[in-house]
Amino acid sequence: MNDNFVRDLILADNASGRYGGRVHTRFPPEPNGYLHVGHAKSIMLNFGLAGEFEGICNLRFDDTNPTKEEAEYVESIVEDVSWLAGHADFPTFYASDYFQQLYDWAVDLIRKGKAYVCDLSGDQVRETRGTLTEPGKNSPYRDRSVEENLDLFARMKAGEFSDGSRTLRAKVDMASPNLNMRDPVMYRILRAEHHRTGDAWCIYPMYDWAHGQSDSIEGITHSICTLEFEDHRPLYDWFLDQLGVFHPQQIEFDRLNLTYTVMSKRKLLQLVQQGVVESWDDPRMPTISGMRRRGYSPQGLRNFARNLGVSKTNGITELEKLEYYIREDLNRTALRVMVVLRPLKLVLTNYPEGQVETVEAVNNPEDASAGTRSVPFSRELWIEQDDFRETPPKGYHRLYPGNEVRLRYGYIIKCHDAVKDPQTGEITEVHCTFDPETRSGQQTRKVKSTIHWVSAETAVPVEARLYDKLFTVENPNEAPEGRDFTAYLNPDSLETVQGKAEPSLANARPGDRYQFERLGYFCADKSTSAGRPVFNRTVGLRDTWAKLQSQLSG
RNA sequence: UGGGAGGUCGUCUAAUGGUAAGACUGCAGACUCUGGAUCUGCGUAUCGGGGUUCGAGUCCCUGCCUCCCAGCCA
Repeated sequence: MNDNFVRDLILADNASGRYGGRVHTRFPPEPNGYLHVGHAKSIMLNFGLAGEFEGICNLRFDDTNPTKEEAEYVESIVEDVSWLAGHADFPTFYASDYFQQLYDWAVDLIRKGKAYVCDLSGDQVRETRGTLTEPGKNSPYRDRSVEENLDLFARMKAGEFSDGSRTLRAKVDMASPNLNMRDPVMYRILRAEHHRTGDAWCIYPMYDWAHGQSDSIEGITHSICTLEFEDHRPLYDWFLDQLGVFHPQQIEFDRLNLTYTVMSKRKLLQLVQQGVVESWDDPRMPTISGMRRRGYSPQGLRNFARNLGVSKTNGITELEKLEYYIREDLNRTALRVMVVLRPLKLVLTNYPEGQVETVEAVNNPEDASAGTRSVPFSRELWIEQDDFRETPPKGYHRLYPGNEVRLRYGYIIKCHDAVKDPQTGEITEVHCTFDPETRSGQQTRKVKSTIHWVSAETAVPVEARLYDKLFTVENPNEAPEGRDFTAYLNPDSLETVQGKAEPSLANARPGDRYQFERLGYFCADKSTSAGRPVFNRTVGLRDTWAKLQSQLSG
């Protein structure tokens, strides 16, 4: 991570000897959904800082609400963190590991007269909490004796009371201008199967009661979290001080927001449940698993996160920045191949029928060690429909009657005519002649354009899924009146095409990343099977021609 | 409205009283057997008003705007 105020604070603590120079962070997700790219920022910050100061970063699951949490999510989170970090070598903990300690501490607070069992219902608690401008009212149960509280709390734990009938509350200040301090609930009665503790407990700690103490137990020095917890910090400090235990420093930073997507687990879950997307790892999702499936590389994601910057300003980062870092990494690493996505038949009328030669193609111009490969060339080829125009627009350098282009790694060809379907007028075939003196590698004349192609006879059929933005507006969270963010869903976020690929693609395995020359970066989907590859478009190449065209058309 | 936190190019972030900098985006050009990559150049910003100071994005006062909080969610 680049310079940021969090590092400055750690530096200051190290200089003052506050934690003895120790730096111990943690990444604390709730296992109630899949991780998204916003979490990637937090992961990079926490793991990055720990690494930089030769400290440790824990993965800790804040699993205090069994009604929303599942083992599936735990597994996905471990996988995503490992993938992003590039290793699985980090200590993993669960807040549920601390349930007994938390319970004991709650008893301690009761003994100190700092917590009480409250018989108010949820509605009553809300009614007596006051408002932003008016103080709350003390619960009528606030002054129960320590003995009664101890007895009641033990019986809560023992399962004597029904769900929701009682809570344990901290005795802080019902008149505090900070609503979090108005006797917050510490425990609720909840009979739900916990993904790790099963039915061992029927009372569960609230996040506010669990989080600070979990950090304390783990010896976390710098507890880095997002802005919305800023006004919970006084409460966390209060708990720690009442308990007299190790006191981490909480530091709040701005969460990542990205244009053209949503970043709350609630909304992402909604998209999954409504079937708007296929799953949590749908390549259109801003989830880490979705991005992985789409073909984003961990290095690209890391570079992005590193360059984000960390502050306390609530902003929205442009998607283009993410795409820049993904392209940057893929440009360095992805093997080039030739694939035609919208095939148009091209016939070289002067090329001998039945003849096949092979041409050498560079695997990665950015990396000589990637070597070369042989690609078959013949009389009948597939080219991109976009690469031929019967009547070329201004500035169009590709194929049109009378024009010459180079076939990548092949010959210079000249277009003579196009064959049309007499019924529809649709162009079905383009006829060209090739110049045998211009084979790739020769010193020959220059042409303005080079196009890619696939030899028809040996072409491998491929499916390509072309993804576009999931939403049509930069910030779908700002929904029109009466509608929610789904009002802005992009109906064209997925287009599937059937293309033709050079033979080497027949061996693509799920997760393999390529650059389809002149088109974009693609990643073999998990549904890829032998001889039948399916590709997800990771991100397109920058397309100055398309930009030019959209400018002309307004 | 009470409390908390923020406002620097279009976007995200630097500048820690001393020439407002970088990245992304945009625009223009060079180069190119990918209209990719690469290279070069250009543009745009300190929320407003006062004050302190030789000097203010930074300190003080004041106004404005934005975000967060009234779950037995996290």
